[in-house]
Amino acid sequence: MTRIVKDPEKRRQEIVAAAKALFQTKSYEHTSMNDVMQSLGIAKGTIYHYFKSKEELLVAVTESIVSDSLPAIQRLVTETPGSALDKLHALIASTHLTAEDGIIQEHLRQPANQGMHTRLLATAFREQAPLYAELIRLGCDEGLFHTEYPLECAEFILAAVQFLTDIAIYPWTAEDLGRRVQAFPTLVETQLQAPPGSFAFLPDIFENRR
Amino acid sequence: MTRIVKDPEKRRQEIVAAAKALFQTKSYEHTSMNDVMQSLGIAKGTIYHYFKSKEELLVAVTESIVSDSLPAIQRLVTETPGSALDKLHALIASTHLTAEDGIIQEHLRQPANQGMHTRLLATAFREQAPLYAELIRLGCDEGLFHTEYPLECAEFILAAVQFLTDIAIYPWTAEDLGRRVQAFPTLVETQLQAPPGSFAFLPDIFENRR
DNA sequence: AACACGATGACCGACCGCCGGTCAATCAAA
DNA sequence: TTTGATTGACCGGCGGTCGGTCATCGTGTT
Repeated sequence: MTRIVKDPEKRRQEIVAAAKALFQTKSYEHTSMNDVMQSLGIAKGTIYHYFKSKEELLVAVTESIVSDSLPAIQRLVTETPGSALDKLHALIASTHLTAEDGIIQEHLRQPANQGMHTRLLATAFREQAPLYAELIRLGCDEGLFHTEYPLECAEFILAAVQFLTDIAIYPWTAEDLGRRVQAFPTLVETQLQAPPGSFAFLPDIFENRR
Repeated sequence: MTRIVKDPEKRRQEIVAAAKALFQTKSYEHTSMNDVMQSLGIAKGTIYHYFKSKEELLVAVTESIVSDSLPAIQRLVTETPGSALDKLHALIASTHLTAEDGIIQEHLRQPANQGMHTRLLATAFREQAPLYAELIRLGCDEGLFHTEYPLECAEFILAAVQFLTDIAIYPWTAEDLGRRVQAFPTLVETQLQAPPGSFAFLPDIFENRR
């Protein structure tokens, strides 16, 4: 077959892009390296020239998804007017959408996809926690919140909420979810020592995510 | 080969036990159905007669691990004397050991067996959260803690702590871990509205888990 | 009471398609 | 001529299937 040589950087990005599309539509586990290679019209060896395993390709894909969505999130924070709480509200409302590249695939909700999903969450989490921490710090300056550990507090809340509402991690029942979402405002307000009602908007956001 | 027929219930338990041993020593991903079948001296079809997929076998194994360890935990709670806080202390100190069947395998820490690890965590979490909730409720009665949502509060804290300290979920750095563990006492005390210092014992426990 | 006889379903293991991964050969570009 | 990007036939092993075997046992017959 006629051989097409490309700039390695471009080729690498092509592979990541193709794999990303497939992983998001078919899930990581159900996408074979053959699928990736065929969707690009290249040989299997070429992929393995750039990534030494399927798992390494997964890491590259998740990092790509997360880092692509970060600038948009940062812009959102700086451009949303109002108090730290207003910015937090906007950030929370937008997070899930951006974290998964604009589309929440049904496949991502299936337990089959754990490998990619957990990794994606943890990676997104790692990059986004500092943003939340900054807003919490701002809220403390405004006298709205009170905490000695803004970053750890952000991590604490984000981790809990993610773990307890993500049915790709565990098939929680509708009762579990409803019960938790109802408690979240109070729990978060307690953790941040924020005025009662500050986070009353949380249930609405989770309602819209169904 | 000579055919050995056993009570289906016994056979099923044998398979789960064998799979459990292998999953814990070699990890789920690195254990093949051939391994399981050979360790029992039975045919592959027999396993598939009882479990329709490898994943279904995993579910059975995790449920077995968790439900086996539950009675011991419950006994611990009722037998530990003192306040709700004392009981909580004992419970937290013992949790990890029991949850993974007495042995924390190095393999369980490797990202390779996410599938089993996350499922194990979530299953254990589901069964154990009510226990913690009961202690929190008790603490509220004693006037030590204050919360409207004992169960959700327990879930919140457990989920956060688990997610943020488990390096099988994500390869957190030593800095991340140290930073978080240091913040945990204050965060948990805030969440439960407990007196400062109540949970000062937390860092010690995490130190011993290395 | 002893036996013969289906029916049941636990059990077997050869077999399948496919998967992730390898590598010697090839060829475009510098 | 050298370099390294690219190829694709090939491999061992995986999860899973399936036609078939045989131990067990309830039931009807003697």
